[in-house]
Amino acid sequence: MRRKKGALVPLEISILAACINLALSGLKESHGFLIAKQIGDQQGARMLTAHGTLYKALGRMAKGGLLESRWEDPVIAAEESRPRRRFYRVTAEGQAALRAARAPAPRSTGASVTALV
Amino acid sequence: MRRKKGALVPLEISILAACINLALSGLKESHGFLIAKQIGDQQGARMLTAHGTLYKALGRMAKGGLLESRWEDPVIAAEESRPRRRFYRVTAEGQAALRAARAPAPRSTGASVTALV
DNA sequence: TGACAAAAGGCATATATCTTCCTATTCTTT
DNA sequence: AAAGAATAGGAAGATATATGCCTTTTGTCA
Repeated sequence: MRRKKGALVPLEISILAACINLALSGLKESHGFLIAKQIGDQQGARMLTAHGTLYKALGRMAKGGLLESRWEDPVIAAEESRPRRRFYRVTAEGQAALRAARAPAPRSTGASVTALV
Repeated sequence: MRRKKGALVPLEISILAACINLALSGLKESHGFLIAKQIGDQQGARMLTAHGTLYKALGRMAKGGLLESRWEDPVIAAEESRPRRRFYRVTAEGQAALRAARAPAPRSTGASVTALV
C-alpha cells in the first residue's frame, strides 16, 4: 500500500509503542519475538498469525532509520540454548515518527481530527 | 513400546543407516535436520511429520551410547546466519547394534526367522 | 474519478532443536 | 492368556529469524 513519505502503518505504530513500553519496563533492547508477544498480548492478536509480517516490518523500519538493530552475541544464545536474537532499539527518529503519527496531521484550521490513540 | 534390551526400533535403524551413508559421502558428522532429509528423501517420508520424533530418538540414542554428539561452535552458526546445529557420529556400539539388528536373532535351532532387512 | 503501481499484509515454508501431551504398541509378569 | 507397565510414535507448539509468493490496500498521477 504505497505510503506517504514518513507515514506509519498501524503495525509500525504498534511496534514502536511496544518497544517503548518494554523500554519503560527496563528492557533497553527488545527482540522480535518479545515484541510479537507484547503486541499479541495487548491487542486482539492474530495480527501476526505467521510472524513473517512482523519481521518484515522490523527490517523495513531498521532500514528506514526508525529502529537500530544488532545481533546478540552468539555465545550468550548458545549458553541459553536457544536461537540467536536480534535486538532493536527505537531511534530518535522513530520516536519522532511515532509522535507525528499520533498527533493530528498538521493543519491550519484546527479541525476535528480524531487522535490515533 | 517397552523394548527388549539392545533391540533397535525401525526409526533407530534408519537413523544409523542414514548417518553411515552420510559418513560414506564424506560427512563425518551429521545433524538432525540433515538426517531427517536423508531419511525423508529415501523412504516414503512422513515418518517425521513433526521432527520431534527424530530428535527424541537422537537424544535417546546418544544417551544409550549408539551416537556421540557435540554442539556446533556458536560462532560458526552465527557466521552462517542459522540456528546452531548438533552433530552426531555413530559409535562403534552403534555400528554393532545395527549389525545385530540386521542379522537374524541368534538361535540354537536354525528356524525361519525373517531377516529385518 | 478511475487506473496503475508500489508497498503492506497474510500464508506458507525454511532453518534447527526441543518439550509436552496423547495414543498406540509391545514387553513382561502373573 | 490377560493385564499392567513402559516406551515409541505422532501432533502441536515454543524459541527465533527470514524469505518467497500472492492478495489487498492505498497514494499518486493522468
